[in-house]
Parts: sequence; structure tokens; C-alpha cells
Amino acid sequence: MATRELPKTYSPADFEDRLYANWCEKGYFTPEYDAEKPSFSIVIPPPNVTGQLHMGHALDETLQDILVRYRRMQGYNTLWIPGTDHAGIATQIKVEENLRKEQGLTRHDVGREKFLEMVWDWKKKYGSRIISQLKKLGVSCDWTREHFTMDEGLSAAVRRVFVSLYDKGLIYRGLRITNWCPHCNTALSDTEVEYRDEAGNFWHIRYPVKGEPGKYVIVATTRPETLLGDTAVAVNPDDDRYKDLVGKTLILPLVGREIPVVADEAVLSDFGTGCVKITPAHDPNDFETGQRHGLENVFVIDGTGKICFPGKYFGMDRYEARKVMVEDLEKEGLLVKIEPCTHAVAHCYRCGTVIEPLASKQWFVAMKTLAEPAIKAVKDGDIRYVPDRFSKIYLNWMENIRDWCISRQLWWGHRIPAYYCDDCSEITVSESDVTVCPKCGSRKIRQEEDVLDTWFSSALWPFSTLGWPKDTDDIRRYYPTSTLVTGYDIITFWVSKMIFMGLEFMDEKPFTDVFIHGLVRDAQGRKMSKSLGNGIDPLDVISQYGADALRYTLASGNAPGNDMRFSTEKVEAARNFANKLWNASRFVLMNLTGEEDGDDLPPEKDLEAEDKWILTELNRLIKSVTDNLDKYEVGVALAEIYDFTWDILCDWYIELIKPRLFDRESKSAEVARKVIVRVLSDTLKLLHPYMPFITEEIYLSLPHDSESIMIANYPSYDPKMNYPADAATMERIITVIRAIRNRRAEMNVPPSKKAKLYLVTPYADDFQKAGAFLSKLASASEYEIVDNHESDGCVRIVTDAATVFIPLGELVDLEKEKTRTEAELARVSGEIERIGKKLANEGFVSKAPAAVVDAEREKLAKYEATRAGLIEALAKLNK
RNA sequence: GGAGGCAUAGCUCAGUCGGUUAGAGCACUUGCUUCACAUGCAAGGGGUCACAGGUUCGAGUCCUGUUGUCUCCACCA
Repeated sequence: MATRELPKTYSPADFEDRLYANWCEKGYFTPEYDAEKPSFSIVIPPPNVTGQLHMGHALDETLQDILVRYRRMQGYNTLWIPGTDHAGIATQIKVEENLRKEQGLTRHDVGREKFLEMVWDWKKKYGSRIISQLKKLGVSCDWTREHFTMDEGLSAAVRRVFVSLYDKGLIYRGLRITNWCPHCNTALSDTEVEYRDEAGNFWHIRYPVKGEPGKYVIVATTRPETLLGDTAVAVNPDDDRYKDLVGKTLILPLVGREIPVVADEAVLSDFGTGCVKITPAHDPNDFETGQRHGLENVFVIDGTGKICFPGKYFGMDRYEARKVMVEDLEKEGLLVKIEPCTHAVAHCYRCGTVIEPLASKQWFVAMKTLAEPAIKAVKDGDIRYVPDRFSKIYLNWMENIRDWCISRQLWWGHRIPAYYCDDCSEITVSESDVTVCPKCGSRKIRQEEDVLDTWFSSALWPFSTLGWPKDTDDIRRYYPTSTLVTGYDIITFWVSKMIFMGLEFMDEKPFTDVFIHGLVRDAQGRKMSKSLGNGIDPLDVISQYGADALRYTLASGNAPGNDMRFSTEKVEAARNFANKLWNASRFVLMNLTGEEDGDDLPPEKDLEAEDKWILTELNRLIKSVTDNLDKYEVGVALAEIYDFTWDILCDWYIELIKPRLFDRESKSAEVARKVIVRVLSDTLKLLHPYMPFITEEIYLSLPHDSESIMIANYPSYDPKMNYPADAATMERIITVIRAIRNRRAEMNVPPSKKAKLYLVTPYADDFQKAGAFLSKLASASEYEIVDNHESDGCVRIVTDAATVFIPLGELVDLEKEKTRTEAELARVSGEIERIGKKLANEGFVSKAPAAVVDAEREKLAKYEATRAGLIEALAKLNK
């Protein structure tokens, strides 16, 4: 087959885009379904439609692409569904900010319909950006099946699910305290809130007791502005200090409202003053206390964070009001003291604004019944977390789950399909639009203004992208999906929701394995963030070092689930590896004649020992890489490919066969060419899932059978391709070469100074043909196997397989030789003693696996052979 | 308050079922214009595997405790 020359320097920018375009054009990413074959499917965690690719995406997509390319080469029906998420809050905020900046308008100024048009325009403008960025990474997603969470089909799925859950009584509307973001102007779910410890104060405030002048109750609060909404003060029923107060009436400071003192178990006597002001409308605990005691909800802070309680403070920002009210309390002598404290403050995960707990009417998913099968699936091992420890995080969350607030006071998203009748107040929930009230026939119907939490639609992603609620081939072929790949930070947001939605609507888990990875941090271990400005743009890395180097960096040097630090040093190391592979391939190509075939091997009888050795090593590598990839040990598998490529293939095998190759016309050269083409070809295939571009570029240059490496067959372990005897021979030769190099370096003998070698060895057959190796790799001018040799004027190098004599005349320092030999003898004797003890231990010999015991015996034999050589050497030196 | 991770070479990290003399990359030292590659080749130095116990024939690996560190969940005004 024809071969093609590779350019002299590895320059990924010259071919990555071209190869990717070709793969797309050929349709390799779209599976051709074959019912005989197993399926492997993945849905991408959809990035925000208007987002930009960051390192977290790059890691996530790289891991998925490794799995997908691996399975595709193994012949699975492999489907990777890509797509994007509408990201309600994030996207709406961006468009609103843009609107404010460019036109000085708010969304309310332009109105819902117009605003939504603007968001869709924004989506059209930026929605393709993240997709094209993904493509730069080389991901092999099936772009013909790309989805968006607000596509028609996915929206239909959302409506179907909402209506179904509502009909089952699992979705309800109710007045609850919700996390309200005054900046985003919407409710948030519990998972969308981040707590941070902040310095604050406890304000101790006196509440006068009605009708008992001079008598007060002192409450401590971190949020004095909520005082306006207090409708009671609570104490613990068992608190003797306040027993006689219960049932009495207090006068609310600054307001003058009369509020009762109630007894409630939830109050801790030993915290604060033991008296708690109850603000049911603005605190989750107070809300519940309020319900228990039938207290009124007095709303004093509105959705923008301003005081909405009539009077002096009306219209003030909550923090301004706090300041003024504290001053006023002080003036009235009602402020007892200000005690500094740190407390956890809730912030919006999108904009960072301090959350205002607010009682409001929201839609909820009742979680208890949905959570049960979702817990069982993981407990039973039906769904498996990799690494397993993340199942604990999941279960802990699932088992303590609270109802999920799914309504958002946004415009961008799936509008809740609930309709209110203005005449009879009936609420109708329906998949199709409602224009007439089914109860009273009125046409005064309004659809719910709120939209659904973004995670509501992404929870359906594993089946909505396969066509559900329609009955499709894709669902039958690819559901449940095989593996979900995502970061641990998103387990509660997304993974858990997909699990219960999948079980509820498909009667089947959405995926079998959840492969969890960690965060990509900067070189100092800090989280990459926009505000810190320490983020590294994956696209910059790609343009400088190539996508393959980036992918290598992200896939290596890190165990599953652990965070990793990203540094350009690592990318450079990866690029150097690519460069090494590139140049090794160039060397191979320079030697080919056009007769070779990357998938074939010469007849076994023609193979030399080194050929059999590398084939044995290759075979071992194939098995190990396959085993590790099956276990999601992508980093371990990659390290093994790296070691094989650099050490075994480049540093040893290529060097070993150079003498053969340079005699181009020989039969031996022909065999070497055939072997190395096969070994290189298989190595490229093993590496392809990690580094798709360079492997394809080289593969296409080599003689190859498949029109692309990405659809070539993945190498598989071949039990016949094991030659332990030849492998042992080569190990002996390599050990001797290393020992000679070592000694020469120690003695500062330059490689240019060649010297004759005399070998005394019981493995004469092994070393008979090693002359070429020794002259090339151990600076031998001549070489002779002898029965014994006079050591005068020689250095003597002892290994377990041979003793080598090098006549280096005046360079030999007898004293140094003696010292060195004695040291080595001591070391070897120590090892012999250690192993001897081990083997003399009855417990070890009887209980350890036979293979382990045998290995120890073998080691002992080698050490003993070495010791014999050293003792002889010492005897000569002492003569 | 509850749960979990991490602690191994100067740095960043691997170390799979408990079984080689504990490894890699980077950094460091020495030598090398060896005809694929200086983004390279060869050789080398560098470890109390946080600490203390325990289990075992055998522990970096399993168990208990301690210390340090990071994270998640919950949250009491």
C-alpha cells in the first residue's frame, strides 16, 4: 500500500481542522445501527447555549470522547448525542444586561413577547459558538442529532412530564418560603443557593410587654429589618425564664403592632437570648413556626429587596432600612447591644446577590415518592457511580430530599402549562394550550407567567433527546444510555434529577454508569473563575499546542473523581509526547518500501527475538489498556500507552532494529519493517481515543486498511502473541546494555570511545546475536563470548545474566573497582538475605499465591547469580 | 452539626485484588552535534509513603485513633 511522507515538524494546526471536517463529511459520528451489535450511548451534559468553552467542559468532553471513540472502534453501535441547555437565569441575565447597556431598557420596558424574541436572537447569534468550540476539541458527537432544551420536541416532553406529574398529584402549587434572588428577581431551588460565612452582627432588641411598663423581652436578630414583619415572639415551652410570658402580648418596636408570645419546641433556650422574633413571610423556620401557631404573614420586603411595608421605611433598600432602623431603635432606647458574629449567608449561585427568603406562591415537585426508586436503583447497584464514593453523596442528598421548587419568575424558559380562570379561579394544567375554562366555560383564561427551572428540562435529557414522548427507534436502541460523564459538583443539580425522572417516565434508569470527574484548577490549585481571572482558555491551548496535547493533559496524571491542576508545563509534556510519536512515525515511514501492511505480521519463523519481545509487550499493553478503559481508568491506560510508546517502542525497539533496517535489502530488514508497522499501527489505535488527530494523520500516512483510524478495529488481546522465552532473552540483553552504559557513564568514558567486550555468560545462545545491539547501544567495537577472561586492565561488569569485561587499560582504577564491587556485593547480599528470610517463612510460602512465591524464588536465583559474579570479581581484585 | 476526599521525591501527581528494590512528568546533576526527534539521547541524585496503634506470612494499600488540609450537605434567630 502507498505511504505518504509526513512533514518534518509536528504542527497540529496544519491538520486538525482538516481531519475533523473529513470525519464529519464521511458521517463517521452517526451510527449505522446493527441489531447484532451491542450499543453504547452517551448524552452530553448540555453546556449553556450562550456559554463559552472552559476547561471544565474540555475535561468533560474529552473523557466522553475517549469512551465513545473506544467503543466505536470496538464495533459498538455508538451514539453520542450533543446539545445545549437554554440556561434560564444565566441567559436571561445576559440579554437583560445587554439590553440595559445598549438601550437603557429593562425587560419590562420591552414586554415579554419582544424580550423573548431578543433572547432567541441572542441564542441564534451565540448558540453556535459553543458548538464550534466543542468541535475544535475533536469530539465525535453525532451532530445530526443535536438538541436544544427548548426545541419543539423537548418542549413537548417537558409539557408531558409536567402534566403527568400534576395529574399524579406530584406537582403542586403552594405558598412556601423560597430562596428569592432580588437581583435575578426569581425564586431559586435549594441547590441554586450557596452559603458563605460572613461577618455580621446580632442586634439585641427590646420588645416592650403590653400593659407592663418597664418590662421587656429581648430578642437577638441578624436581620433587624425583618422586624417590621414580626407577628410573634417565640420561646421554648420548657424555658423557665419565660414561662410566665407565654400568652402575653408585646408591642412591636417602631411599628406599635401587638404581637403574641408563643411557645414553640423549635426555639433553643441556650441560643441567643432564648427569645426568637417570628417573621413568617421572610424566614423559612419562622414560616413553619407561623403555620403551627396560625400566625399572619406580613410581607415587608419585596422581590427587589426593597421595604414594602407602609411607613417611614417604605421604598428603602433592605440594607439601608436596616441601618436606619437600628439608629431609630437606639434613639428609642430599645437597642440593648450589638454583638459581632459570623454566620452563613445565602447567595444566588448565578449573580452572588444575598438571597432574601420570601413567602410566595410557587410550583413544587413532591419528592418523596419519586426519590424512593431513585435511591433503590443506586443501592441495588442498578446504577453505578464511578468512583463509588460519590454514591454516598448522592444517597445522602436523595434520602434527605425536600420538595423541589420548579417555578421561576423569568421569561426565558418553558412556560408552565397551567392556566388560571379569572372567573371561577379554576387551575387547568394541560399539554395543549387552553383558551376556554373547562369548568365554567369562561374565556378569561391566563397562562401561568412563570417558567420552569432549567434543570426540569435537563432532567429529561437522556430520553427527550432520543425522541420521547414519541415512540422512536432511538429509544429502543439507545435507552438506557451507557455512561453519564460529569463533574461531582453537578450530582445534586442534575444527575439525581435525571435518575428519578428516567425511572418515573421510562420505567428504566437513564444510564448504567455515572463516571464522575473532578474540577480543573489552576496551577496553584485555585478554582478557575472569571472573577479571579485565572481561567485558561482551552481554545488558546489548542491553538498553541493542538487539541491532542490538551486532551492528553486533561486525561492524564489524575485519578477518577479527583480535582486536577492545569499547567502549561503539563501541556508541553503532552505536546512533547506527540512530537515523539510524530518523529518515530517519520522514522518508520522513511524506512518503508511500500510492501508493508499495518495489519499483517510476517510468518512467525521469520521473527527475531526482539520482534517477539515487542509483540509480547504490545499484547500485554493491549490487554492492560482494554482492562483499564473498561474500568474507567483512563489515566492509567494512557500512562501505559505513553510508557510503551516512549520507552519500549522508541528507546529500545527502534534502536534495536536500526542495524537491520539499514541493510534495506535483507530479509531481516523486511521482517523488521513489517513488525514495526504493525506495532506502530496498533499503538496508534490504542492512542486514538485520547489523541484522535495525530493518530489519524499518521495512520493515513502508513499503509492502512481502514479509510480512517476512527473506524478501524480496536486491537484485541491475542493469546498466541506471547513469546516469554524471547522476552526473557531481550530482558537479559537489555540488562547488560544498561549495565555497560551505566559503568561507562560512571567512568566518564565518552560514547565515541569504543571498546571491545568480552562476555562470560551461561546464556551464550541469547547473546550470540546480540553483537549488533552491543556495538550500537553499548559502544562495543568488537565482541566475543568467552569461557572466562583475565580481568587485568579490564572493568568487570556483573549482571545476573552475564559478566562483561571491557579492556579500558589506564582508565581502570583498581581501588575504585574494589570499593564499588564491595558496595554492590553488600547490596545484593542484603537482598538475598531479605528474600531468603521471606522464603524461609512458613507462613509466606504456604499462604502467599504460588505466583508470588515463584517470583521471589526467581529473584533470589538472579541475585545469587549476580553475587557469584561479584565474589569472583572481588577475589581477582584482592589477588 | 453531619458526611466525604486528600496527605507518597523540591513541585504536580500515579500506585488497580494487600505481594518486585515505591513509580512518572517537571525541576536538578553529569555526559552527548549517535544518520526520527535537543519538543531529543544516555546516566544519575533525590522517599521515615503525615503521625500512633492494630489486622496479616506480608501494609503506601485494610481497620482504629490523632494532626493538618480541602470539599459537600444541613443550619439556630
